Amino acid sequence: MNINIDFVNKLRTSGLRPTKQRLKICEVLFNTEKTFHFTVNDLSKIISEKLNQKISLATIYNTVHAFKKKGYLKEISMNSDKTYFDTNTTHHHHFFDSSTMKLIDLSDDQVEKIKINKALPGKKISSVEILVKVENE
Amino acid sequence: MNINIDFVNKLRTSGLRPTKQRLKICEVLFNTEKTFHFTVNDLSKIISEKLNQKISLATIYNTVHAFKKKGYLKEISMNSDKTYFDTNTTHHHHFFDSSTMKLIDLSDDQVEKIKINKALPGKKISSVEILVKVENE
DNA sequence: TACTTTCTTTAGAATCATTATAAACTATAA
DNA sequence: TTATAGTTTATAATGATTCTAAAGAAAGTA
Repeated sequence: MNINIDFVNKLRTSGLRPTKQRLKICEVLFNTEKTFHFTVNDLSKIISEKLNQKISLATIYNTVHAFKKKGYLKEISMNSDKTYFDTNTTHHHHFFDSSTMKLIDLSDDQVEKIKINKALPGKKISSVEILVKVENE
Repeated sequence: MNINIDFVNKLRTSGLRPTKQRLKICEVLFNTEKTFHFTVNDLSKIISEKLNQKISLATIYNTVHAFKKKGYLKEISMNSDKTYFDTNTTHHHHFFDSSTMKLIDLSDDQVEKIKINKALPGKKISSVEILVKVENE
C-alpha cells in the first residue's frame, strides 16, 4: 500500500495524526486522476454509499477544514447555500453553469492577465478569483 | 414626498404593489447618495433599530428577493455564511478585506479588460465577476 | 509493554440563515 | 363596494454548520 504511506507522511508532515478516517478521506479526495469539486455532503455520501463506511459528519467537517487550513483543499468563492471545495489547489478560476449548477475549472493561463488599477492603502492582495457565470445558449 | 412617488412608480412599473413595507425598504436601500453592501440581517436591524419600525423578517427576505429579481439589487458571489446584497447594480467587482470582513467596490474600469480564452460549447457567458481578497500588509 | 498526554472521533444538541405555511390583511380593478 | 389576487406576518420547518462532552486512539516516555 504505497498510497497509504504517502498519505501517512503527508498527514504527519502537516502535524495531523494519520487516523483511519483521515486516510480514507485522503483516498477519496486525492487518489484520483482528476481534481474535482465537492460539498461536505457529497463527500459524506461517497463515503457512506459508495464505500459503505461510516465516518461521522462532524469528522468530515473537521477533516475538510483541517485540509483546507493546510492548503490541501481550496474553498470556492460563490454564493450558494452550500460550501464548495476544490481538490485543485493551484491558482485557477471557475465557470459556474447556472443551467446545471455545476462548477468547471478555468485555468489561470486561459485568462489573460488581470490587472487591478486600484490599490487599498495598507492592504495587500492575497488572491484574485474570477467567477464566470454561464447559461445555455 | 417626491421620493415616495418615484418609488411607487418604480414598484408599479415592476409589477410590485407599492406597500408600506416595500416603500420603507426602498427608502433605506435606494434613498442614499452612495451604494452599499448589506445582509438581510443588516437591513432588518436598520429598520428595527434606527427607524424603530417593525417589518417581519419574512417580508424583508421576500422583498429583497423580489428586488433582486427585478434587477434593483445584486447578490454578491462570495462564500460566507451570510448572503451579501449590493445596491450597486452596475457591472463591477469587489475587494473582500479578510482583516475587516468588509466588501469594497472595484469598478469595472479599474480592471483591465478580462479575456477568457476558453469557451464552453452551447453555453454563453452571463457574467464575469472578480473577487480580490486582501489582507493587512 | 504500560502509562500519560494530547489529539481525534462521535452522536447528538445547538445555532443560525433561510424558506415554507397558512391565516389575516390590503391594493386594485370592476 | 366587492371580489380577487397579491402581501404581510408569526411561527414552524429545514438544512448546513458548529458545539459539546465523553469515549477512543495515537505518540512519547519510561
